[in-house]
This record gives sequence, structure tokens and C-alpha cells, in this order.
Amino acid sequence: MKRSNFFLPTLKENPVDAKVASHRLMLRSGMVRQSSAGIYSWLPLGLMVLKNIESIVREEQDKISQQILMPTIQDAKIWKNSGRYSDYGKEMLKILDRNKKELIYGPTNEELVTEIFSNNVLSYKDVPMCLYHIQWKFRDEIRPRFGVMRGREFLMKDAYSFDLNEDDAIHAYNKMFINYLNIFKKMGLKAIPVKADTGPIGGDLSHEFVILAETGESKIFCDSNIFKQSIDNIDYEDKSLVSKIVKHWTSFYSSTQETLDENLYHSLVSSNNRIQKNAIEVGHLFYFGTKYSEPLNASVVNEDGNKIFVKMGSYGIGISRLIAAIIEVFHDEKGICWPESVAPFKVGIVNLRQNEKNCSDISQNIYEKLCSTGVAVLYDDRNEGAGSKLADMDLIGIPWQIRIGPKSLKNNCVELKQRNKNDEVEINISNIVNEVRKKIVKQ
RNA sequence: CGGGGCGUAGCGCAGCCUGGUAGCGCACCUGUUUUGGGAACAGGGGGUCGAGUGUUCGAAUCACUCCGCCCCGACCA
Repeated sequence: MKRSNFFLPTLKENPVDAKVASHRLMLRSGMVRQSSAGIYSWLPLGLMVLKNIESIVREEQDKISQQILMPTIQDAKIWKNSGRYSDYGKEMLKILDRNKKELIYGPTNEELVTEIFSNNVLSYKDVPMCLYHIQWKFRDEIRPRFGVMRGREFLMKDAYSFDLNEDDAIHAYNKMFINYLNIFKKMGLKAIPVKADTGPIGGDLSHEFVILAETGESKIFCDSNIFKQSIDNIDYEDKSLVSKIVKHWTSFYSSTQETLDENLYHSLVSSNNRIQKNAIEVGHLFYFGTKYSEPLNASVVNEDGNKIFVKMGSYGIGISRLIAAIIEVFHDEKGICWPESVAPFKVGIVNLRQNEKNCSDISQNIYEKLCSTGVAVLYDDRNEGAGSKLADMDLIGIPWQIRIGPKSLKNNCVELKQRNKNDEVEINISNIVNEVRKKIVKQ
């Protein structure tokens, strides 16, 4: 993509309403624009990142679940049947259609997915089943803030598992647990599972996945050893291995403010391993058994011919919130520093002297070669001052920068710089494309 | 929902108290000179002053009503 053709309205100055780094940087880098309180439009750069995160989530979830797509608008009736129509209260956006039929804009999908299941799955032979979808949700938050971190409209991946018995259901829960660790790892994040409150979703087993960040809205308490643990891809059908891994991860004390047991915390974690920090919640697992399957009559007939209600769990990841969380973790005073896996472009070319033919020819040439090898590259071909082009490139956070100017062209070289490192290296023009490709593949 | 604050050009703000032709910086357009960390000069465009009602010869400015947005508290991916 050439910058001159790319819709990227960056801002030099800080919007006064944006209080946290991620919000400020998302506005300044032209990723989003606010449309209403807690409601945002996604501009090309922001949408690219959103799609990248979505792909990572999809790739992993496909290993243990099947993707569907449910509507944003739901019939209020199923919410009345589950009893949540009133429980959810004012957070739920209620709508009347032309026939005065009551609809809602979905804040989550337990009811709807349960209805789909109950209407279409009748036999124990069709479970276990796990379905997920990635869809916009709306929760009429009392106070939306911090940009997409706590928007009212947000993109969420939510998965739902259906099992015959509690043992199988826990296995589904555990698979999701490990799947989440892998998802966040792929985004360069160190997410930690925290024992959690179940909130209005309900149930008795629940973990939040959180990312440590100054601006996080919840406080967590945990054992620092949890950060030293690693996760690998595994065979999800190996029930005992899955359970063993989850047991291992949950053996380290971690809790939110709400579930903190101070005595237990102090007895299990030595004082120099205790971490008490702000964190951003980016994922949540719930096991809630038959809480929805009973009222919504989601049952299957088992081997003995008896009708049994399925045991369910639900599992969310805040896709749009993750962007904010990633920026909170990966930024500096100049702007965003994207992890490569989610970066909108892998490489940015900064032509420092657009109106010198030599610089422009070489820039254009490198740009074309990188494009033709499938590298996502943004070429800043505008006729702007070098300073402003460099500052802009730093702001939008592309991981690799190729800087092309007279200084190094004298040596037949261009400069390669990693966004989050200070050193830049001169590389011969004839090698630059291969060098960059090697670095990108290696990561 | 309680408490506080703010709505004037795309962004940041002044003007309002004390009513009298709507301003500044950045951004944008044209031209020239520039170019290694957000360039300089010259010229230019852009506003139903959040909306409505009232007071007045006259309202961005005063009064009332409504709306929107932000911040602080109790809920949540």
C-alpha cells in the first residue's frame, strides 16, 4: 500500500478526551473515530489489526470448535424465558420493531445458541458440541470509557459448549482454557488465568484471562511464578493431558479483588512472589451446567432413551478490547509498537527525499519487490518532510522500517530499523528484500 | 443513576463576565524555497458558535428547556 493512496488520518496532537495511551494512540494513528459514546468507526488501519486478531482467534478456535454466525438482533422472548430479560437490566438495549415486537441488541448469546442447539440437536450422538461466533455486541454500559477498551459496542468471540455430563463439560472447559493461553501467546501477550466471579452469566466455575497493564480496570493478585510458565500446542482430545495442564496452571494462586482470600494468598505465595497489579480482562470462561439448558429446554436423548439436559459453558474473548490491551502493553512515547502477528503491515518504507529521483526509484523498487513476495508493506511516498514521515511511521507502529535517504545511499545502502529497538543497520540495496523477508519469517 | 465539567472550523483553544460584522495555533489548498526527527515564506478556503424558545433594535455572549460529550464513584469481554 502506498501511503499517498491510503486513508490514514493521523493526528499530530493529542485529542483531549483520550486519557489512556491506547485510546490516544488509536485516535492519533487513524485507526478509529468515535461515532457516539462508546461506539467507534474502524478506519482501514484499525480494521486491519482487528481482522488480524480475529484470524488468530479463529485459527485456534477452529481446533476445538465450529464457527457459526448469529444475528446482532435477538427476540426478547428467549431472554424472558431464561429470566435474564430483567436481570440484565438497563445494560441491554431494547428495541421495538414496526409491529411493536420486542427485540434486543445482543449483549451475549447464551439464549440464542441454546435455542439453536435445542431445535436441532436431539441425540447424545451429536454431543459434545462446541460452537463459536465472532460478532458485535452491545452493552449499554453506565460509563463507557478508554476508547474501545470499554466501548458499548464491541467485537467479541463467544463460544458455547454442550456436553452430556459434567465430566465432559469440564473437559470442554479445560480445552478452552489451553486454547486461550495459546491465542494470547500468539499475540505476544502474557495472559494469566485468574479465578473469577461468575457475574450475571452465572455458574460455578469461572476464570478470567487478564493482561497486566497500568491502565487496567481490575486489580489482580497472583504468584509471579505463573509468568514463567509456557504453553504448547497439544492434542486436545487427550483428556488427562489437558486436565494436567490446567491443573498445573491453576496451581498458582491468582485472584481478582472480588475473589481474593487474603489468608490463602499469603499462605500460598511468599511475599517476594506476590504480584498485585492492575490488569485488563481480555477473556472469560464460564461453566454453568444446566442454567440455560433447563429453562430453554436444551436436552438430548441418551443411550438409555432418557431425556437429559446438556451441561453448558460459555467462553468469551474481547476482540476489540484486545487491540487496546495490546497497545497498552506495546507502546512508547512515540507511538504503537505492534507485535508482528497483529501488525497491520510488517514493513514500512520511509522515503526521506521523495523528490530526489534516486531515492524514489530505489524506494519504489524495494516496495514492488516486497509486495511481489507477499509481504504486507506500507510505502510512505508522500512529499513530506523527513521528520514528519519518521514520526508518523513510529506512531502507527509498523514493526520494521526501511529508511531510504541520501546518507546511506552513498554507500549503496538503505537502513533497516526495528520499531521497538534503537539500533538501525545499513544494508546493501541488493540484499534488503531478502534480509527483511528472513527477519519476518524468523519471528 | 448520583456528583462535577464542557459544547465556537478536522484537532486544540480564545472570545462570553461587561450583548454590537467570529478569532488564534495546528491541519487543509496554491505557489516558491526546502528536506535525516512533526520545515520557511507568501497567498487562500473552511463556521446554521450543540438545538430550541425567550429577553433585546441587536445574542456565541443574558434566561429557560432539551440534547450531546467528558471526568469521579457502584457493574462488565
